Amino acid sequence: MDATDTAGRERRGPSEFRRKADERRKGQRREELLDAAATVFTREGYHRALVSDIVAQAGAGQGTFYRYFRDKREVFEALFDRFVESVLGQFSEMSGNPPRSVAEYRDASVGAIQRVAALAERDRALVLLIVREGPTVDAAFEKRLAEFYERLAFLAQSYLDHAVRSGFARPCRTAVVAQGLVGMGFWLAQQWWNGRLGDVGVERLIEETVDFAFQGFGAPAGATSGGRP
Amino acid sequence: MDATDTAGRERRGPSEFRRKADERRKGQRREELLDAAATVFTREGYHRALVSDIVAQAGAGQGTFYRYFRDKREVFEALFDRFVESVLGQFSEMSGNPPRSVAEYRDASVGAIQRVAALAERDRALVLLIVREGPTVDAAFEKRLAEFYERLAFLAQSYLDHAVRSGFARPCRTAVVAQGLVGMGFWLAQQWWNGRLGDVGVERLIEETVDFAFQGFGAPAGATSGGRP
Amino acid sequence: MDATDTAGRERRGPSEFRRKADERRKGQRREELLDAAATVFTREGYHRALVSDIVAQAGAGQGTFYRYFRDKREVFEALFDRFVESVLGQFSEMSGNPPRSVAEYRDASVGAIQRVAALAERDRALVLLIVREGPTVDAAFEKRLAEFYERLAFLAQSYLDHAVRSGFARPCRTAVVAQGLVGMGFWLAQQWWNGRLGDVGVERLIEETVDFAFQGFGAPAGATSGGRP
Amino acid sequence: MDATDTAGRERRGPSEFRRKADERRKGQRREELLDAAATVFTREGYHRALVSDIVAQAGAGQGTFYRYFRDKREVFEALFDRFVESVLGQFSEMSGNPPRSVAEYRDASVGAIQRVAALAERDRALVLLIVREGPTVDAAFEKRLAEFYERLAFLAQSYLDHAVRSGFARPCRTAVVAQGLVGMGFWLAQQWWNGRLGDVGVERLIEETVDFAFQGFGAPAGATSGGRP
DNA sequence: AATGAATGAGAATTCATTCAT
DNA sequence: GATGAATGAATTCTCATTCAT
Repeated sequence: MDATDTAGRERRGPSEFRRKADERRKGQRREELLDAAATVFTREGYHRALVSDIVAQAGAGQGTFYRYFRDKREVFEALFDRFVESVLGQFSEMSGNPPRSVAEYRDASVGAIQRVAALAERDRALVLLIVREGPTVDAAFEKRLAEFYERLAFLAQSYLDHAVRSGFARPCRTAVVAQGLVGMGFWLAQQWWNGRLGDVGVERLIEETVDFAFQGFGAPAGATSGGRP
Repeated sequence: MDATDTAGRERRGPSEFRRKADERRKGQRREELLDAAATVFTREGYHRALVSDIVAQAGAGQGTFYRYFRDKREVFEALFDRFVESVLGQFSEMSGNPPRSVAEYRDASVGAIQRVAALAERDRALVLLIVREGPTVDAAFEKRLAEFYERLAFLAQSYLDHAVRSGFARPCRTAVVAQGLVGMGFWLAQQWWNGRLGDVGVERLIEETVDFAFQGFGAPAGATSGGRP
Repeated sequence: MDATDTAGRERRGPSEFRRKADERRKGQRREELLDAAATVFTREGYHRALVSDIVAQAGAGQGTFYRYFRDKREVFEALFDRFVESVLGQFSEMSGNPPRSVAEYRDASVGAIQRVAALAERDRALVLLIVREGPTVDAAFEKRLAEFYERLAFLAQSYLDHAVRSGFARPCRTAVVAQGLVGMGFWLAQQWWNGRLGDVGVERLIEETVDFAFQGFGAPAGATSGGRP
Repeated sequence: MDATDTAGRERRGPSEFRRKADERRKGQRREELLDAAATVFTREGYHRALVSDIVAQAGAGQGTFYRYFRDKREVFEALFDRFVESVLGQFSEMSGNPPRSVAEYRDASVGAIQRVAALAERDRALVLLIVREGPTVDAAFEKRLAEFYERLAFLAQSYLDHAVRSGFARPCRTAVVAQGLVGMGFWLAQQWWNGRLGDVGVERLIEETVDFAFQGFGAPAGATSGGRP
């Protein structure tokens, strides 16, 4: 009789303990490489980044990279996946009571944007990386990215549609406006992070943006000829 | 004039006529290569594009490329320069009489944006190329690109500041709003060109955008709750 | 005997029973790996075969391979050794009474070849493998292979020499003819196995070959022209 | 007016002279690389040979190799093509008057084989290379090689069939015998080249082989039973 | 000036082998 | 003993750039 615990096919292998430990370590390695990749991509840009840079950054051997990823493109995608998951996870948590007046609506919006901003701030480098380099990785990735943007735009649009239905917002092509808001958001985030918006604080930036989104820059209340009669 | 080295004795060299012709041809060659580069960059993306692709597209020899450009990066920059020149040239032509009422202001804005849109449409591929690939070329180019955006934002800001001073627009951080408008513009242009805004026509798209910029999506003047009175 | 280090005091180590079992298992593992190697070599060819293919096929770990073999080359050699041993073992069993007439001689030859053919058939894949890949493994192995062929040729030559001495065969350079026979044998076996000899049965193939070896394709006895009398 | 000789598309290019010179040099380069490849393959064997060995042997740059061949496999194939062409070319030249007696037939055979042998001798290294390494290159190449062998066997078979019809040879499965002859031929050539046939001269080797092919090693004239009376 | 063959530095990738568990 | 993660040496292949014609 043999030491094997399952009769029949004699297949000696690592102990259960060993397997678990390996798995844990394996997942860790992968994370290390992902982090290293993020660092290098951020520093060098996707296209200039070399696999050798990534492994050097991770303190791993060249071959190790290929145990976990097919190529550079795959790490980038994995980074993106990790990011998308975290973003959409956050969004699903947001819900709260639906606002009951324009004022409540505005406050809810500011709150939501503040939370998104905090989230983005945490992954600032990653966001910049994905927004800047993502569209140039390749056609397939560009498509995935577009889909992600579309999901964001769709969330915004739902929010707007609700507001219109409730009479908090004027009827408009919410699909277009939602896309515009998403674009404006990414753009301002980039400009702000790159210090090109002067010395506005985030708080102020957000307020300003929400005000603009609600009122446009149109004439102040009581101007010569304002909205529709 | 410099065609003769010392007065009297004709300097050995191409005739004035020949020199001009050469220059013309040289300029032509350069343009051919630039056009070819634009085509290839658009098709392959900046990073995947090869010098050999460009010369093949231009029907030129490999070595010829290096007579006109130091490297791929330089062609991209030349393309960008050609574009910026044309864009800013257009803008300087726009001026006209300053608007005298909110209505005039709105109409002037729509008109201006339509002209910009037409301009962008003409160079659609180039715009997409520069916006998408530009930020990844290298740090120096990213800076040049940011400067260009800043010039656009500055134009918009001046326009806004004027409106605020004239009482046509509510006081706000015009620097922020202007950047937001530029970002929204580029974003919507890209989305529209990539067919991701449904089937809105340009006209409608512009109207919708200007309305949003002027009024935001907020409830019509006087609304605290509920739809239109 | 060496199981105890110093008489009296039992040496720490596996019991006699355990040691035997281990040895058996160890031998088994080795055989498993050899079989796996044969499979993989046959499927992929020696040079394309990877150590990782072999262990995967054997259901063993990567490191396990190196407990039993120095490298891929060594497995191939072990496979060859196993094969040679089995072949030459078979030959030593063949002997029987020396033939006493040309007819007996022919029959004996057919019988011998049939037995060799059966043997080869059993290890068809291995024979094909060794004949095809063997010469390309490396110079040292090529030499070993040549020695093996030479042993076969020597056996054939002895057989021929005997026949010549007995007056059953015409005097000739038996060394050359023997080599020719061996070569023809391997060639025909390969062609037949690869289905390139039409639909001849083995029996027929062997008869045909022996006939050719005995008579050549020359005209039948007494013929100066024309078919059989 | 321009110096270009064809109106319309302005496509300056190298002069006719230049183009010719380039082409000549280009063909030369290719030959150099082919020769270098043959040398290296012969020295190292196909699988151990590196592209870097080949270019070193040719005194060319690494990249140059890839101007002319996709990879190592392609050079080997080109080498094979060059060889096959030359071999089959030689065969088509052989024809002469059909033999009218067994004796003439034998002489014609010896002559033919001598010519083949001379041809093989000239490309000895290449023949050894192709026969030894060819089958291990990959499945597709193995197929091409088999087709080549089959063409040779077919030539031999035609020759035999003719002999049988003329009554110079006994009826037999000529397809099998022809394959056997081809196999024997390649085998003996290899053994002889590798000095494993003792000190027989080529002449003698060929005579011996033809004798064997015509008469087999069957009993000498006047033997007890069987052979010629 | 134009050309395209030649070049080699540089990057990706593979896989035999080691070694901690 | 067995395992498989880790490693990096070794190779292939690409492509920007040069340069003789």
